[in-house]
Amino acid sequence: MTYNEFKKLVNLSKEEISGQILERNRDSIKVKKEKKVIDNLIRIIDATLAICSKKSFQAMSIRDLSAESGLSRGALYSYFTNKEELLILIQSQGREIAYRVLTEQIAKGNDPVEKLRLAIKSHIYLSEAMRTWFYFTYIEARNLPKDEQKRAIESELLTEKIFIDIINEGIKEEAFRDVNVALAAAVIKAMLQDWYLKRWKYRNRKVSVDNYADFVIYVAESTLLIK
Amino acid sequence: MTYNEFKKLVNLSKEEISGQILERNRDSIKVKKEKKVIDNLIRIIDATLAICSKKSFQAMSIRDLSAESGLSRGALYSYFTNKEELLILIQSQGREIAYRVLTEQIAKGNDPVEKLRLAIKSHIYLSEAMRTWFYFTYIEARNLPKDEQKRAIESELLTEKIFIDIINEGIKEEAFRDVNVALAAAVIKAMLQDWYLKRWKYRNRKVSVDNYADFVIYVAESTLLIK
DNA sequence: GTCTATACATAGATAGAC
DNA sequence: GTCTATCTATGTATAGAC
Repeated sequence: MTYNEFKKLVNLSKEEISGQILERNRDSIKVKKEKKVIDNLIRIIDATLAICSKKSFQAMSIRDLSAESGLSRGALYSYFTNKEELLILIQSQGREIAYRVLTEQIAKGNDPVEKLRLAIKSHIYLSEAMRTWFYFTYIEARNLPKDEQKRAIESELLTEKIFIDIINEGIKEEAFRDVNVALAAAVIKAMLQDWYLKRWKYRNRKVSVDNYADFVIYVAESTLLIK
Repeated sequence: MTYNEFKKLVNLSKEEISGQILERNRDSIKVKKEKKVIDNLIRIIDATLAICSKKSFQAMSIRDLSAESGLSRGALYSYFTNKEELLILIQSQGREIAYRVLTEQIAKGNDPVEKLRLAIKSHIYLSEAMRTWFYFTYIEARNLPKDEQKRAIESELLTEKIFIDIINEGIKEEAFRDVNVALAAAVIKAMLQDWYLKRWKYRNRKVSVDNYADFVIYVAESTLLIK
């Protein structure tokens, strides 16, 4: 699988994502016309992610968001009750999509070696397709209220659990060496996250997403596969 | 080398660091008595790092800092001209110490294999000894003004260059495989950074700093060493 | 549904007393 | 050198017109 194949496979239209957000937040969204809500949610989220790729969510004022999204300050408050809720809305939706797509993709693997490759590739490809979401989710997690922070941590551990399970399976089937499983999963995750945290670096060096994914697979297999 | 040996070897007293900051910022520090400055700088920086391990620098108000440090709001402004300058002061000093200690330690290695181990260990041990500094420097880098951001990026690339040089040397001496050097250095760096970015995770799992360093060395050597 | 105007809160920075 | 009091700017959120 290459990045281009992945993109065709996984349909991540903005309308669909926006529709899911509407489903989950009917209470706090005051506007009634579905078409309008979906349209404006897209504009609001796009604007937020664009601004927050340059400065922090805290530093983004409602005035900034109004200017970038084209909606007035007053109108914005028809789509969320306060600024913190907007943060939570984007974060929780991002986490949900990520987990769903990842598990769907990995289910296609037949053995641990294949599953490991699929897991690495899907994660990197997904973070490429939704790089502003991933960056935002990672970098702004600490500014969430306590209970939402808990959910973010659970989500991080859940993704890691996917790798832990694959590696355990590989050891059981004697395809992988008997390494410290939790540590192996943790450092693989660290390498995956670097792709969207340091995009500027890889872009400057002209490293493609396929290059990067292949290299992470090379490192993981060098560490895990029995020689 | 273990973490305990490293700590004895590298003396990182707060007074010394604070003294260096005074040297570099004589202009903006209005207080004249050296002893007072050094004492209060320590309190200010400790307070900042403590607050910013829980919330962002932006979210920390001067009032917060006043309460935590024990100095009044007015007094604080005798040690920096504005809030942004405080951010720059802490960041630049953190980067300087890190680079100095790292290069000093690595110079002790005699061959690429030994140097690679030394580089990995010193980096992880240093980030353990100064974990609040490292975390702060990483997480708040994006909130720096443009020109200071440039310096932060240069510093990141400089640390990575250390690894690139070691790996190149290893390949030349036919101790290492002929891998993509920049990518290898980048993913090693990613693993090193995970130690201070996800401390909560490793603490919960009771992974010691020595465990972690050994595992990263294991991954790096599995990827690089000729079998 | 969306806008403009505005109330209200909070934060950074300074002046002047001690 | 440090404090308290205060000025001013900026930002969130709402009310009421359109």
